[in-house]
Amino acid sequence: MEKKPGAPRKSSRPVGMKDLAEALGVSIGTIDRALHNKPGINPETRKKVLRIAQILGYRPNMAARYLSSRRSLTIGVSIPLEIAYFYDDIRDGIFEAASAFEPLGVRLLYRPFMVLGQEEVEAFEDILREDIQGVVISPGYPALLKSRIEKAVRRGVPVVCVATDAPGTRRLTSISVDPYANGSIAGELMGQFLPARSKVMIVTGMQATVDHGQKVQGFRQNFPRFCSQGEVVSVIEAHDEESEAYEKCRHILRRNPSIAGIYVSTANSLPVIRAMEDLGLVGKIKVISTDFFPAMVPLIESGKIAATIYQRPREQGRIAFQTIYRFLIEGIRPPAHIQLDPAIIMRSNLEFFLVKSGRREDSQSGWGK
Amino acid sequence: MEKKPGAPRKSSRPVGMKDLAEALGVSIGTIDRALHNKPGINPETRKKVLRIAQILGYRPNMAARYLSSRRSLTIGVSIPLEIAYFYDDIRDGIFEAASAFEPLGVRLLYRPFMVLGQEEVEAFEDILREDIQGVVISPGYPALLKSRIEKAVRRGVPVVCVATDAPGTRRLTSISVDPYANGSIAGELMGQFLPARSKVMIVTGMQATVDHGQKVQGFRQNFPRFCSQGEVVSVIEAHDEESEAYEKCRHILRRNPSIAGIYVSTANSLPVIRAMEDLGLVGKIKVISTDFFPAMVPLIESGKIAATIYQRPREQGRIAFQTIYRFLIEGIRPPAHIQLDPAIIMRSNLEFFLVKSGRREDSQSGWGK
DNA sequence: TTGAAAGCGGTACCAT
DNA sequence: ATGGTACCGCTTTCAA
Repeated sequence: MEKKPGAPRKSSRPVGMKDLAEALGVSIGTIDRALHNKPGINPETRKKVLRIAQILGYRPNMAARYLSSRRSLTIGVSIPLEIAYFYDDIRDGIFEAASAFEPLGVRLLYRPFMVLGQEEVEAFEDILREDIQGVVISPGYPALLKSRIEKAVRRGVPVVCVATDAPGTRRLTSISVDPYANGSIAGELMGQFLPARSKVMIVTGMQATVDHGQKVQGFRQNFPRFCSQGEVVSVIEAHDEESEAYEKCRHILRRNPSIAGIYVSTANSLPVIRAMEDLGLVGKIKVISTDFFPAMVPLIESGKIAATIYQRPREQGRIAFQTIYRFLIEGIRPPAHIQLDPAIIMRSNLEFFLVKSGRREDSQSGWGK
Repeated sequence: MEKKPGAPRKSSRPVGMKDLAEALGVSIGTIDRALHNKPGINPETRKKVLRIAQILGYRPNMAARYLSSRRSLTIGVSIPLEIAYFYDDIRDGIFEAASAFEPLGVRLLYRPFMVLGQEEVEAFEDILREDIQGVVISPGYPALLKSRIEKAVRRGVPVVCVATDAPGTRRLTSISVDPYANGSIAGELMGQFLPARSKVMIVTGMQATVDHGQKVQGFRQNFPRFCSQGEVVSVIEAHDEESEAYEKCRHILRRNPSIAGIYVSTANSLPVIRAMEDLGLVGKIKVISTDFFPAMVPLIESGKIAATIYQRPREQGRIAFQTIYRFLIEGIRPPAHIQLDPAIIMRSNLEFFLVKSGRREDSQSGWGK
């Protein structure tokens, strides 16, 4: 299939810098200066260039850029190393999404941190010192990071928050699962599972924590809508401690044998089940929990946990990368928040989440530093 | 490691074809012919080139390859135009996933077809005639396409099936939602929603259809597990006809007032609800349906439909593109089937699926033809 | 402030 | 069977 020489191509070839240059009758060098905020250009000219680029729908050719500049686009990743499975999956999602762009010079700079202590701040500053074009973080203590995030943004380095947010900063966006929706779904399921007039209890971390509070709220709002005259008779704060959850649960369940359902709004479901087992209540109480990790598999299979609300960390990681990449390359500014829908894991769809959580040891090979 | 006086190798630069050429004292053209199995080269020379490439650890620079090879990577897309929402979403998923690679020269060639008649075959042959590197299809009548798919594969054009499959062909993979899982989840939910000894009915299309049969199977297997002594008292085949569904439902529901739940295993849920309304049974029967389209929104909001099992067409499209792309670029061969988990849509997560289904008119701009 | 031109690592094609 | 070279779209440097 040959094209006649000289015949203008009908199908619209992607517009390049050259096209912009021709359209404005200037040189390609000028286009470059305008597009990349380089000094030494008349502001007027720059405006014109940006406008025509917008109009013609210019999109940079990454291959050419990489080839020419030999400078790779590096994105820093600073997420916790603790809470093993959750952040592992986020990392996997980020690395997997990035891997498609590896041949084009996209690099990740992975700087995980231990959640305790100052390490988080250090990791972030460490990353900022490198030659990076963007950062993905999951701030454990947003307050400590606030000024640093602002500094990064001021320097033109976009920051994307994943799983958690850094309110009051100009981070590009945050990717997370709406905690209220999380609680709402749990509430709706519980309401549907239990007969009218059922009594339930909630096990959470600390209601003062925004995330936890929202989940509890969502549950409380929705449970009664689906379980007429249903009632939340107790809310336990376990502060993510196993022993505390166990003791408090045991105590409440003993005093309140009419409880028919428990909503565990954190990943702290194991001690709750243990308390139920010790009191011989398994099978009598529906448990809906949060998050997902291997130890939960037998509990779901056996029905001890009826359902769990999953935050899909892998997906969050994928979207985090995609968002920052698209912003850097195509200038597409995402909405201020990206909320994704939590998944509901039950016995009959458990298998899907098992394979997805498979560890891949080699996921970092050739990456980072 | 010095080779020639006056031509010191810069340290640690990745070896390119030029390096190979210099090392062997041949031209870069020869290197090209050797590396890419092109004709017109002495087998001896080829061997030498391949050996030195191995030794020096030559790795092609993808960016340069994209840039240089005029022909961009084009992927054909041939999916139905009917069943509006479902395939629209698949298309959107494909286009959105592809858009990130547009700057890298990835093109889509979109050739939708009307489901009736020969158009499907024509669309496929049409695509094969073009210069494409891969195809994504959603075969309505796999049998008709079988020989063509084989032909494509023989010619080195990978074929990915999305939503449906083409059994007995060497298509690269198929992306779909396991219908059995689909039914199982519905069964589990229904079992949890209803008290013991409940009676339910199933409305399906044709049990002979593999997809429909599997869903019914999944439901029947799982419902009793979660609803002790629960029973499926009736299975209606409505052949995707509204009127047939309405009449049959009405008839059964009248004769069988004890029915507490209905599982609609196809998108044909509207007439079922209508029958219930006409008989004053709304609120007395739990309905779990399949798929999702705008008309269902008020039904879910009002609780007339308790939950619907959603096949996430957008996600299917995304994965279809990603799979074929990764195969073409990175040579990663996917598993023979990619099953994704169906989503459960209920009232409290309804909002997430509303925004995701938003039509974006411009999704094709600058793409395909 | 702007223009012109030399690469970056391949591919494709013409000449030898 | 081989060598030579004009691009691809962009960055960078040097000249005007």
